[in-house]
Amino acid sequence: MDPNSSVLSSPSRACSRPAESCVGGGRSPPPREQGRDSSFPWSQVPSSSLTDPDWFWDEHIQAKRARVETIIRGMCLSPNPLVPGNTRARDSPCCPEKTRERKRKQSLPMQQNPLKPGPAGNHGSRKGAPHMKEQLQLLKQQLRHLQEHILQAAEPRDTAQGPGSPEKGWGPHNVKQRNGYGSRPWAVDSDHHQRSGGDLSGVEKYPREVSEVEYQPEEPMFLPSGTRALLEILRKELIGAVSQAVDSILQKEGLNPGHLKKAKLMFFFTRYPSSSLLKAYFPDVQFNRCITSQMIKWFSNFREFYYIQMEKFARQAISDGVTNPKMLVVLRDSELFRALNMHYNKGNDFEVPDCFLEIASLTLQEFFRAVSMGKDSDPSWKKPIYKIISKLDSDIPEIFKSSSYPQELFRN
DNA sequence: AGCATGCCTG
DNA sequence: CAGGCATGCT
Repeated sequence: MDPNSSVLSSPSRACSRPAESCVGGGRSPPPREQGRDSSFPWSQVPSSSLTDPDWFWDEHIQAKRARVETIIRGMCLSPNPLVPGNTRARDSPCCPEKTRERKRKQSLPMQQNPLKPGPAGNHGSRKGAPHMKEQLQLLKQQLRHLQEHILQAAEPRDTAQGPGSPEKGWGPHNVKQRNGYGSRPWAVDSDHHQRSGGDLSGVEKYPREVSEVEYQPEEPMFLPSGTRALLEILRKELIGAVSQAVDSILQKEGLNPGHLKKAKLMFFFTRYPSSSLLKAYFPDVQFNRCITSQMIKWFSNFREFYYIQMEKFARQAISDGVTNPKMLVVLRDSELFRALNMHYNKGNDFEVPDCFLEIASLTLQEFFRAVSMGKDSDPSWKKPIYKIISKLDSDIPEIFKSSSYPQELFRN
């Protein structure tokens, strides 16, 4: 086993991808001599990623959904659309994502000013929060209409409808009264509708689950098949409307998983993006201090993972007996690459640019050299490396400026 | 005081 | 990945 002859590289022509994708502000890395072949035989470090990007999706959606649910619930329970319960959605100009129960101290005092445009003449004119309000109003109206329709269908004769109007009649309280333990054939269904509108947790984007799991119960329906069909249709429409509205609301608002995905891919080109660069590449994002900070934070997290991997593999190489840093080159089939690709390009639906492999190789070598020389005894021994790497950002392909980039990526 | 960085935690 | 906090510059 000759560790020093175990790598291969073609650095000098690394940035040969899309026209100007890898050049840019940073100068190209110093050329290195050609090696043999094969990847690092020493890189057998378990690449089990410590982070699972999937959880983020759920967490993210869950939080937002919970918030919307609260809003919807408030609408259903109160005749007044502007009940206090709704304020939450409107009053959170900044970082509303923290809908989790465990509210922390909220160090940043940016909760007060809605959004004072940053110093730079950024973003165009987009409206964020206002849309949410409109969406909710619309949603409420749709719900009311559908509810009325369903009511009519459910009780063709019982036009009396009791003391209240159909609108009020659909309050949870009234519904419960009417259900009366299956005293009426449509009781079950009625209750179902009520819950659909009032509790999105079971509806949201998965109406199928609802119909399968909740709609089966002992269904002593003696209604004419036509009526039943109509009820079913209306029910689905209602669910669909709610789902749509919720989606449109969730769309809105701040950074979504799509943005995160895009940011990760951008990391292949830039490790230290400036806020202005981010603004240029995320035209569909309404930047404010919070959003900007969040995105900056993302890249900070990306770097953290990146450098941790680099250090880990550099040490691994050292312990494996590698002596010449030039032998350390990150190739597409190396363990290190797999780890990085898994983190930034999970679905592997993006072709990692060669320039990234260049930077990665260089970073790996720097870590190797520093550790080899015992520099790591210095608490801030990584700083010099960071400085070097920070100057090697490449230009990001223009396509990334498309606000819909992440989406169209999945197609191609 | 106010905002940016970086580390390190959960 | 987001929170929290210590820190450093303005």
